[in-house]
Amino acid sequence: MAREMVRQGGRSARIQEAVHAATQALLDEVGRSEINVPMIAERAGVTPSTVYRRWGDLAQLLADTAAERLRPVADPDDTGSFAGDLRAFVQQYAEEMGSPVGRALMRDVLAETASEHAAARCCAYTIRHLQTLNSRALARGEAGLSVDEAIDILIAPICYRILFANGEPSPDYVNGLLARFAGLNGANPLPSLHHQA
Amino acid sequence: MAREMVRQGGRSARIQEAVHAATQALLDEVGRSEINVPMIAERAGVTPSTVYRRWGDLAQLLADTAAERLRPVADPDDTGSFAGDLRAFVQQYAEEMGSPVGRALMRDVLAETASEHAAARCCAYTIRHLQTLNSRALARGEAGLSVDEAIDILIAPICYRILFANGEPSPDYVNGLLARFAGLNGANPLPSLHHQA
DNA sequence: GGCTTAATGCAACATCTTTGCTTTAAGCAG
DNA sequence: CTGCTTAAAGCAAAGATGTTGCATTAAGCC
Repeated sequence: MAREMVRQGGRSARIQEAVHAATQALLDEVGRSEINVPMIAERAGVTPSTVYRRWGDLAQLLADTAAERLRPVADPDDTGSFAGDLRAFVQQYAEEMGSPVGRALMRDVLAETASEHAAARCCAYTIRHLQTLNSRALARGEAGLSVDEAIDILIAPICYRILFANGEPSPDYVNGLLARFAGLNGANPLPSLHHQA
Repeated sequence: MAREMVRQGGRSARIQEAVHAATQALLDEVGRSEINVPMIAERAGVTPSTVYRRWGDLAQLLADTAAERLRPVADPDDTGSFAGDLRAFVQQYAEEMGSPVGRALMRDVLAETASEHAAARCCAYTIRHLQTLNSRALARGEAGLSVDEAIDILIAPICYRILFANGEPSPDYVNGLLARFAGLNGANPLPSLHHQA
């Protein structure tokens, strides 16, 4: 059986991967609301008790899987200019997160009541991307951005609309946010905000 | 038994109220993670099947109860000036929502996967308050605000920090948001954004 | 007062969750 | 390479939760 160990790390890692894969497959096939732990366990070829012991309950497994799925596979596109990079990234973010699938993932991530690691992971992905855009801009000799400001002005409103108003943000709306962000950085710079006490 | 009918509307309304009360009481007493439907049903003096039939599952009952609890009991404080009103309202919002209790309520509201009415209700409460501040400002001859802009610049970042960074926004942070909002409205007004396509 | 209808109670059943114990497999020392 | 140690998984029974058909109750309406 050693051949099947595509990934080093032993049985434990294999099972984690199998359970993640089974969860994602079932999410696609039967839909979020029809899923339960025994179903996932059977699909993954493990006993339910294993899932319960490692993840606690369905909510945490879904949060873990959703966070995994939201992990970016690549750096944001390089369009040649900071303005272009930022626009492309934010538009894509709004599209992905605003789609029904993205919304469901976001909700699953936020539903984890126990540790809240999943939400922090997703936030970290966004921060990393914004930092990449910033480094790229600086390397080009452009002005760059404040990550905190970008989150407040661009990312947070998008997420709020998706979660509370429950709709996909329109491209016009996102363009408006980008215009506001550009206006702030161009004409009326403020000192960076501290978001932790 | 008619004396106990504090509220007209029949048995159905009585039971809804009893279940809501039982849920809130148990949330306070034993904590969010220890609660389940049979426990709430017993406390409310109904059978579990009634709860399942009316609310579907625990998540929806918690979302409904949380939205109910987040319903404001009064209009925002009148401090005499628009700037004061807005500051007081936003600071209080950040405090209430950022507290452990507020965070839990917010998560419960967002966890509802079925109808998403609860999140929309909460959003509507905020909008109504902002509209009240606006009317008040206009009545005083002050400039007032755009509700959409206030949500994007003030409310959304606060919610994002609470949900994803998982911490209570500091007063300094909120002051920074207010300064940004004032700067936008004073020096560099933008056309109101459309948030629905 | 009697009828109609929607909602609840009851109880049996199905399913999910937990837990003690056994078994497996990975890591490590000799 | 073999045997020991330990963490994790399997198994199975017990416990709790979720579901459903049918009887009963209560509210609204002639």
